[in-house]
Amino acid sequence: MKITLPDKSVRDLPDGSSGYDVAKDIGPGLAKSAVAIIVNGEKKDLHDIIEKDSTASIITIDSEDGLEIMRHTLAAQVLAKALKNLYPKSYLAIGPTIEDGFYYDIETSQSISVDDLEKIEKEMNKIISSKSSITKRIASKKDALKVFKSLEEPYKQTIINESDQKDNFQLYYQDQDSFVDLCKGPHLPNLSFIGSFKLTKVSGAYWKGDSKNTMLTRIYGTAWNSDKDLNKHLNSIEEAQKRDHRKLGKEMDLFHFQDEAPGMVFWHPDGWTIYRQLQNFVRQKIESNGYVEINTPLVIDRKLWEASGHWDKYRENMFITEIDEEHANEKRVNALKPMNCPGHVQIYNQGIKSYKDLPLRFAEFGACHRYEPSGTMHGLMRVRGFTQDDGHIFCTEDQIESETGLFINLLSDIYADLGFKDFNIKLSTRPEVRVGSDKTWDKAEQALESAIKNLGYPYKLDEGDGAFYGPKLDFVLTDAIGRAWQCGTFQLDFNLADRLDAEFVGEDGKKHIPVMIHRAVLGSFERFIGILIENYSGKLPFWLAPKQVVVASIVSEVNDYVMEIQELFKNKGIRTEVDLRNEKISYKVREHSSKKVPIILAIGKNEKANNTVSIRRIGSNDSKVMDLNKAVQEITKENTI
RNA sequence: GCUCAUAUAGCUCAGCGGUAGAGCACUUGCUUGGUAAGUAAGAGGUCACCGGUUCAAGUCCGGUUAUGAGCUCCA
Repeated sequence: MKITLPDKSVRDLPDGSSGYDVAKDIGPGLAKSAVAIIVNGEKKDLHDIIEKDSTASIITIDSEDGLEIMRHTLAAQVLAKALKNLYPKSYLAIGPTIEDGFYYDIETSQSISVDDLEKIEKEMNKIISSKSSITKRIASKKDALKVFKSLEEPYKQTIINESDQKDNFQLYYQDQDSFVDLCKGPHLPNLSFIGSFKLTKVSGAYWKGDSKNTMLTRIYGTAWNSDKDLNKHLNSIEEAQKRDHRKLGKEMDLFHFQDEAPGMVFWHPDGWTIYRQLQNFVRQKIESNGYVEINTPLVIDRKLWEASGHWDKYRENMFITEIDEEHANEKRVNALKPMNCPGHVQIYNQGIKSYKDLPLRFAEFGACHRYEPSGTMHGLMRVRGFTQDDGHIFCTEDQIESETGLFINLLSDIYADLGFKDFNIKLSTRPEVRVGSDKTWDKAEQALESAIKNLGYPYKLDEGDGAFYGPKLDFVLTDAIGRAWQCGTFQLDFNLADRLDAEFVGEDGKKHIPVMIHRAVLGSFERFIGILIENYSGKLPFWLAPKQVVVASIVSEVNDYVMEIQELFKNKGIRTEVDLRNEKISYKVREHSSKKVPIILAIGKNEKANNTVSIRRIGSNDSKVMDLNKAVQEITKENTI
């Protein structure tokens, strides 16, 4: 039998050889660290017999694939067994690997909490210390069903029953033990390959991810080849928690939430300063990109929402208001706008539009309210009241491609200025709940896809994820610690203009329906500010920082000089505060540093005598003495985007 | 919306049947101190809300609301 290795070398082995034999043939070191094998592109257990001439490569424990297999074995063989040992009356569901770790879902009548994790870890370590070999046997459907029937594992039986494979069910065993798991494999050849792990959390999860099904208990863990790697991972989680915008928002006194208005932000002075800076920045960008800013009502009669289709397709997300009958002559049902589009069409509809008016680009910092389910809210990232940097472009079909290009330019320009260099594009097509005919959707999807294709941007297709009125492009940016955030959106709509009677007079003198493009760059200010805070760990770029400079006195006799300095900076438009309190300079430095003020000027007798300032920047532990006027000049220069 | 957990002083948290605690912050003294916490004293709480058990409830039980972690949504 001939085995071709990745380096194209060919080895001749006796028929009936396994992956382990191949590894041993290459070298004893490899045989020692081998955990599985890839045969003709398929991952197999190390001791599976290779049936014919094949290409193969050995998976070692220290490779990516090896780590993945180790996590898988840890979940399916160790965690599952530990759970069955501790909770014999539970039923096993599934236990896959995920990024950095694994989880196992079980159904249990006893509730399992984080306090139980230590106990489970102990049981897992006991199982691992046996260093048992893992063996498998191939069973027919009937045979496999029999095994899991006798073990009283209903979920495993369901998996087997719903499987379209006939007989190739793999049952994994550990030495003489009675534990069996159904698994597609591969697994480690034995438990001595298990590295360092930690169970991290417990939560509920639906069987097969469907909220109509039973809620199972899901136990999460993370696993690595060494203690060092495990600790590195645990540290990076801690680091991410340190930049949680909810924590920083409190520490920096930017905003708060309270029970009476769940999902609605109370912006404090410093938080609102960031908001206004960001808004002015976007305003300037869109104005120079041919948009005109408008503003439309928050509360609008249901009739308009019926006409737009929102009442039908979006009602469960809408806040409805009703006038108190006793005080009103007529009863009217209104909705708080969840989107700005119908309002924009109303402004478009005032007066007759010509093809010469197109493309017409309306922009609005539109405050929207959506009734999000209670479990989905998350700080500033997912709220019920938010303001979009919204815009609607009314144009002809011929203009779609150029508008797509202009928008992507605007978006990448804004992202770059805010410190985000990378973004990905996703093309989403018709969802199940939608308005408009399939023919219209065909046209819209084709138009958007050909626009993005012709412009040459790479994109990924996401079928069925479009808005109810049209297909869209979504823009996903990557932050400083590699997380992805979907922010910008560009949605092509061939329906709404028609529904709300928007028209224009074409060159032919006849009436036509314009194409409407819904678009946003940041998405919402609330969410985007949350992203900015986390991206920068609260240390915002100078132009965005709510307090830019704090001038702190070291002794009270320099107070007049401190006030003078503040005046100079304020005159240059720098947001500057003084700290004249009777406290030590180290106390003041600590306090303003923890509030992430970019620049602290410490002022003592020397500075006053020489007309200088001592500059300390956030993130740096030294200070630099500089001539006052030069400092004003230099820092003013930094106050640009 | 679902599962589990949590809710005590402005903040972070301890207390878990028997007159409400700590650190920081706050106020007032003293201290004018050179780059991440000077010092002493004082003030501050219907223990989320509603109901139940008990001689007695932050403490045990039920419900409501909110928050957190997931799930499901959303985009």
